Amino acid sequence: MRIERLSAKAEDYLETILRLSETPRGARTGDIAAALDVQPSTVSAALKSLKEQGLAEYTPYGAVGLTPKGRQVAEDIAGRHVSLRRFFTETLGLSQEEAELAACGMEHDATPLVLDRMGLLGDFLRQNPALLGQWHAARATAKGERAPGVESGLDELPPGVRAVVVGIDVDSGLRKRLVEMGVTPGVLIAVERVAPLGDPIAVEVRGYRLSMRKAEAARIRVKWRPGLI
Amino acid sequence: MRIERLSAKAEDYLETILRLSETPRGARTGDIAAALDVQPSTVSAALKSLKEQGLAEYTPYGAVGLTPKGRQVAEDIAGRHVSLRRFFTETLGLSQEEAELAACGMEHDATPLVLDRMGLLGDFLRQNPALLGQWHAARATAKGERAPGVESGLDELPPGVRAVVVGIDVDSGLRKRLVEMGVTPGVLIAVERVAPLGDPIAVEVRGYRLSMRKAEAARIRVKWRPGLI
DNA sequence: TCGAAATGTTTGAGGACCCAAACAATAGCA
DNA sequence: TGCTATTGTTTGGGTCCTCAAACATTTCGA
Ligand SMILES: [Mn+2]
Ligand SMILES: [Mn+2]
Ligand SMILES: [Mn+2]
Ligand SMILES: [Mn+2]
Repeated sequence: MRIERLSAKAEDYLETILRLSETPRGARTGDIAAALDVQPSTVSAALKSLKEQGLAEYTPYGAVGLTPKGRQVAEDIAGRHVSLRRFFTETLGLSQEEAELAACGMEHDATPLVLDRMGLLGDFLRQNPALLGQWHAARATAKGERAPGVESGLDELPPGVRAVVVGIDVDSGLRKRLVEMGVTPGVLIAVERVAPLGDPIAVEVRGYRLSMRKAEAARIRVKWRPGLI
Repeated sequence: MRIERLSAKAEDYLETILRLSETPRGARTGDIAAALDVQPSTVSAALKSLKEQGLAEYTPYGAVGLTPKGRQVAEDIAGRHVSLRRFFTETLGLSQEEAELAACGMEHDATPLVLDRMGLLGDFLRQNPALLGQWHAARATAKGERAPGVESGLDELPPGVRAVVVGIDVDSGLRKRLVEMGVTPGVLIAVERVAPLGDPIAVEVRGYRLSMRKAEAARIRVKWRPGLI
């Protein structure tokens, strides 16, 4: 039984409830409405429907939660969402915003095998840093977006690709702080990973790992070094 | 104007009408219904709606066609569909059936940039046959699907990956015909491309190009040769 | 040519979403 | 402890998509 697939909308409601119910505020009708860009009255109706299907439990005016069955579906969708977003950002080199949008739309139709292979392809490329750099350089030049070796902000450097620091576009205390952390012109630098919302960014310099805001990373000019370790 | 995006269903109707209207039969209500797995009455309603939106033109009981505007949308969707399917089959190595299904579901939410980068990534891998072979070997072994160098049917060999013919599983006239075409044990063989429906398959042997049915290709046992030209 | 068979449309109805407006409950403040 | 602002629900109404059944048209064989 339960061969019936849930609608994309129902899946989005469950995914949102799961995410919000993990916050101290819990999942409130108004917050769900804001997250999904619908009116609170629409959420009320959706909650009633999810409750009837045995996916959500809540008492009117009270807290919203998921049943074990609902949680299972929600976690599956959330997993698809992050798999796709990771592929779009880390492998395809898209922005967090674009990746987020496309992932939340495509997550409902991506089959397990598709997600699996995307993950494997990302692993395959990352496993060889030189290769990863070649790929990102190739795709960056393909559409005239950015010539290889040309400068960009550190915030635009894809995770795993190495670059050389060219300069720091700021003359405030930030510059001093960065220099103290070893971010000086000529040094090799790489982005390790970017938080889901694009902030903060984990950076590696001189064997050290440091965390910085996206806005700060944007002030660090770098030159891509595809092919380097 | 027309910032309004069409619904996924409307896009599917347009895509189907475009495809069918290119056949000698033309786009008939019943054929559209069969293609989209809905009742003819549902198609009638959909056609009326598309007509009101200036996307389709038809006279009751007559032929269905697309307006220039409708054709534009339909061609866009059809393009997304083939881009995704191509990525799923040629780059991710999925079956035609799986790719078709996932592509037609995800095409409605894939952004232009996502499609673009997927295409570039496929080009990047194909441009270096050794690399393509490494990737397909890696993903084939990753899930214990198939060990590298182990035999499979030619029908399961991803396009662009080279292999060596090990034997032919048949003792009919087919064997003779294949041998005449140069398909003998020990020879290098590769799949050039697979038709959208999985049949026929274009194969390259000894510098010649030949076409065979998927069922025939399945009888040819090959051993993958990742890394070869 | 002239029915039947095949094909297509209309009608009536229901489910899934969505909203605005009216209504109800809760939370927070005096 | 009230009283009000905030939050949540209900109600009534739409759109989109779907189907079954009744009806209309076209096609095709006798
Ligand atoms: Mn979603
Ligand atoms: Mn999502
Ligand atoms: Mn589709
Ligand atoms: Mn499609």
